[in-house]
Amino acid sequence: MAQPTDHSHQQKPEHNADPAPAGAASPEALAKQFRPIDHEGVIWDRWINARVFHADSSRVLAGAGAEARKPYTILIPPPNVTDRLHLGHAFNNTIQDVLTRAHRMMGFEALWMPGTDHAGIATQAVVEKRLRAYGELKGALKEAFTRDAFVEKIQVFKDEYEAVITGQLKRMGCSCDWDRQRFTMDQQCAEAVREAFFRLFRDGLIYRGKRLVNWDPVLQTAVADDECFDEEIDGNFYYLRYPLVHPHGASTQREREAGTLPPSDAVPVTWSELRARGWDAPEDAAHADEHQAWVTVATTRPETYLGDTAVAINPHDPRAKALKGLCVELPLVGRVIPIVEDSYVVLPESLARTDEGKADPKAKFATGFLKVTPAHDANDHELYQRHKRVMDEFAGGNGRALINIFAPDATISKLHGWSDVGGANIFVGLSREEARRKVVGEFKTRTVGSETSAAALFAKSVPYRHSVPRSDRSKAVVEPYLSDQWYVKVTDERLAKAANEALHSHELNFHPARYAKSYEQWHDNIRDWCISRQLWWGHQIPVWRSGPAGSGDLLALLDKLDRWTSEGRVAYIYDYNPRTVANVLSSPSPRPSDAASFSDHQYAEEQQPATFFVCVRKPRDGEVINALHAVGLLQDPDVLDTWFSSALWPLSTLGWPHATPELAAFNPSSALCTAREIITLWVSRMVMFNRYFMPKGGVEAGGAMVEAQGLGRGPAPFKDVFIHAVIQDGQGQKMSKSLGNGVDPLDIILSHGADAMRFTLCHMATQTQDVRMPVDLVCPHTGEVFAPKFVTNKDGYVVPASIQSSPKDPTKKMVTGYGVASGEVKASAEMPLAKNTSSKFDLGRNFATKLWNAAKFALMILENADKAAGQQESRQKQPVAAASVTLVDRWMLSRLARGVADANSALREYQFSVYAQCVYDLLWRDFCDWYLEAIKPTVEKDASQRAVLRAAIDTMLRLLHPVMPFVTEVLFEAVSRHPRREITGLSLAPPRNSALLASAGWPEASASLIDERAEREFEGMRTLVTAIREVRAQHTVPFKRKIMLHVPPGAPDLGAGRDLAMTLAGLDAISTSAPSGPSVAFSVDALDYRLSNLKDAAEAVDTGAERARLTKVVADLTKSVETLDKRLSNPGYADKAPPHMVQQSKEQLEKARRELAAAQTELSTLA
RNA sequence: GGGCGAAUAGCUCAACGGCUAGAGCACUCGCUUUACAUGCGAGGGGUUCGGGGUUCGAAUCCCCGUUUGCCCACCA
Repeated sequence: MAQPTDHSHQQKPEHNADPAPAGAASPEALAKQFRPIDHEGVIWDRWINARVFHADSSRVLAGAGAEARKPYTILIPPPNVTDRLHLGHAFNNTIQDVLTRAHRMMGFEALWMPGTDHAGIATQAVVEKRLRAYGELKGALKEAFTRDAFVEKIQVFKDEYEAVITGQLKRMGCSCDWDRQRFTMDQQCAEAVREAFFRLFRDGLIYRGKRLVNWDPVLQTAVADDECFDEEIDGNFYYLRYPLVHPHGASTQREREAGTLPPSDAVPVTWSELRARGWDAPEDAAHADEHQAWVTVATTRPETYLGDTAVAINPHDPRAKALKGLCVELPLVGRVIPIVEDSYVVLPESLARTDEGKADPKAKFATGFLKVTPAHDANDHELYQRHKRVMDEFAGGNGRALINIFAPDATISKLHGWSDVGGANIFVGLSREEARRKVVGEFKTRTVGSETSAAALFAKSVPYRHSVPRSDRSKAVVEPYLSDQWYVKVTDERLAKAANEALHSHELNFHPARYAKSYEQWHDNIRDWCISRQLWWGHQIPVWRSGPAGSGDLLALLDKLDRWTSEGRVAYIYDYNPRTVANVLSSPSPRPSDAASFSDHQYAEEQQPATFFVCVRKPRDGEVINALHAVGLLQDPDVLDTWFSSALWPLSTLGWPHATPELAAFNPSSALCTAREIITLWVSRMVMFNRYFMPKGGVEAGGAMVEAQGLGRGPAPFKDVFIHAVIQDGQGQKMSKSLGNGVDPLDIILSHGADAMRFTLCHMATQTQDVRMPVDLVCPHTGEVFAPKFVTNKDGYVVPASIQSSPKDPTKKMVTGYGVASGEVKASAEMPLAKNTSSKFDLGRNFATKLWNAAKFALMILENADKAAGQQESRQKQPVAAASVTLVDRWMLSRLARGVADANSALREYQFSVYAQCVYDLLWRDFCDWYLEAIKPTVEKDASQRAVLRAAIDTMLRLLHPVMPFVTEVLFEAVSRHPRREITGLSLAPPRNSALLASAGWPEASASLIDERAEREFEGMRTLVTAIREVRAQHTVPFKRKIMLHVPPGAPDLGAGRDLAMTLAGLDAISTSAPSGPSVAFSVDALDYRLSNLKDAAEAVDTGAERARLTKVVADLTKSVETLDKRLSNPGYADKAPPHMVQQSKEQLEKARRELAAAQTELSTLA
């Protein structure tokens, strides 16, 4: 039931940021301070207006033309429309945007496909809860609303949240191709879902089967596992005795079927008989020979005995042999059920064969006999699958051993599949709890065997604490409930095996690689995928099936169905017996081609209404649908599991089943970025479907229907799967609504800016599984950020206390997100809600500010020079060669070249924190701390240096753009106004679109720019400068005071580093003569340098400070001499370590010894 | 129960068998220094969870244990 949604998003300014103050982003001057909010909206609109995020399939399909590009595609993991995006989404989407923007700049035709997911059960639950909260819904949903009316309510909600989510992504700067935004239930996706279902159904890969679901008896619907929570309760283990009888034999089967078999018909097994069969249980030794024997089962749910259809015993149980061929008779019901052997049954502690077996907690209370209630317990149901033949035979036919004893409201009922009620009528109509008490009561008063026997059916009960699953929504205890469901046969090798093959052939790669293991193991142990849900919000299953009142000329219908089948309009299956249909469908399904003969054969024999399942390919095939309705066939009311449409995401978003240009150009995609929890739910299924529905080698654009061979040999939907870390709070707990520890990305964007948030998140994206982000509070009274006071709540979580005090004024109070979420407090005017934030984002904010200021300074330099030079400089077109520039420029170019290489390899390997760290160090440590400081005295006069400066800032803006798109775009515009001179070896391609950095070329730096000699010389200068600064700090020499450096004879020539050292260390002279006045010595590379003029003549040099400094130097050097000496004196080291290591260590030791001696000499001269 | 991680400075994290174990925040000292105090310079702070092993050499590899997180399965 697809709800057509209009997604023709207009390319119009749509950023919702406050309008920028006049002049804030004016082209003339950059504001003194970087205020993100002044620019984000403006820049966003510029991108959108230029359609710079739009990916054009024609450029991919163009082949080798000038405009031809390789595709780079990322499909967004569509966020659920249940709620606003949280920080985890911000993290996930930042990573995708970094990849998309980087590849767009690298010249790929980059498509980031956006969209949202309808999230079936989650959304329906949220809306239902909302309606209840607003009083619009009371009692059962299905009574209060029609399907259409409720879906309409959800639709309104979905529109609201889809808009919120889309807005959040845009505020973050996500460069999705917003023209192509999809929703998993829009018309295009619905068509893909319909076609995919049809093909799987036609190919025998969808079938109908029985399965236990979590049934919520209050809301009367199935609920998903993740919609349940466990609650520990104090319950009891009840030990019940089941009398042993002989089987009735075949003659009783008909009577049983008719429900007329009297309990007295069973033939008891006596203790003497049992002993004769080899029963040797000490505890039963005292029972009188003539009395009826029994076995004892242990259960927490005695009332379910009404649905028992077997008792199981472990084949290794020594008692099993004596019981072969015997049965038990259920008290009151009179049902005779088989004893089956299954190793699932835990042996009691006394019989356990191994220590492991004895240690099994179940062994403590096990009796060795397990009552099997296949319709009301998942394990029992599995056990039933293994013993289906014998259990069904005893129960009277195929599927009969599945006895459902509950009505949908979980009262005991004989109307939902239970017919052999016998003497158990007294329980009918009772609730589960009432029935439990009454069953126990009856078992206490009744006895095994004859009236004279003393053995009560009830043996004992012992207290037992265990957990029961409850429904999140109604809090009712969930009942395992048997129902008919649709399955995808993913166990078929065309699906699961094909998914693993994609991994083995390296067509699909996980990053980090360890996640491939979870993926592989999942497929190795996969079970068929239940795709039906008893909901209203979702794609309704396109199968029409016989209702209870099926009628009409079925043979005529069959003729029509066969014709429509051959026309590809329907696929159908049917069976004459509703009870067995599940088996017919799950065993090799009759293909459409066999259907006719099958019908001739089966239909003629039994005059019962046939059960049809007709899958209709096109939703508007009126002829077919009307014909089906005419004979009483109705569309299945269930909807598909949300993941069915998600699994088609790489196909549906690109236009499958039509061979669109988009599908041809962008499938398979390049990378999928997601968290590990949905490797199985989503990644696996996308791979299976893409391989199944896409032809080998992809499609040719042309608009025809895509036909695959149906063998699962198509391409995987993506080449790389990047599994990123999960963000937790400061306590290592998951961020969740109920803990109130979530952080809204929009709050961070407001307080720190989108760039700062993105940078910080990227910086956190390490290769580990989890990253912690301590959550702070913003005081609503003062705006201060502070760490809250924590408490441990009843569930053991460490949470902020519900009420917090303002840090500076403790009389002012506020409530926390946790307080509100837990219902402990409500926000009020006196106690407003404190927003969550994290001081971790300061990192990104500071970095953005640094970039802003550095660029502003560089621009000021360039502007001044432009003004002074007039037109002349702009005409200088000849490239600048690295060889012709100064040391610091060569060093900077070398650093840039390395920075580009490092960023490239980090991005290639999905190491986002390495990338962030790399650009951070390049800008802050290299460019700001050293380059800018070094060129201050010279840049005004040196045109080549200005060319390097401009190229450096340009390069860094490009490298930073993927992670900080807004601020770099603003600065790029300003930088672009200055004429650029080519630097040989550094390629900075101009923007392809509207002068926007987002479309500019990724920097390409030739390896020739890497200048090891310049790096070495610069490093030598830097070491000297750092040593001088240390002395200055120790002696508290004012920054502005110029001091004199005395270099010893034999010191290396500073060369080009001489002027740099003077600038950076605050020297006014470098002398080769010894100081005449007071001076301080320090050593670099074991050479004694001295500094003079540290103080005015009147002040004495502080020998205390000097002594302290030297003492530490001596200590450090002593330690390193010891370490190196120890290493070298180890005979194995010289023999086995690589020679260059040994040589290096020797040199280090030599140097350390010389320096130590020098420092010691200095220290002694002080005394 | 099965699988996958983590444990390194007060906090959040790097270091992928070999530099004296490094960053950011916090802390200490100094600095309004004409890009930036959201800053600049300098500094203190480490038994790399514990115990074994492999190796010339271990934070790194292996084994055992402790603590902790996640995913899957299960809970008569």
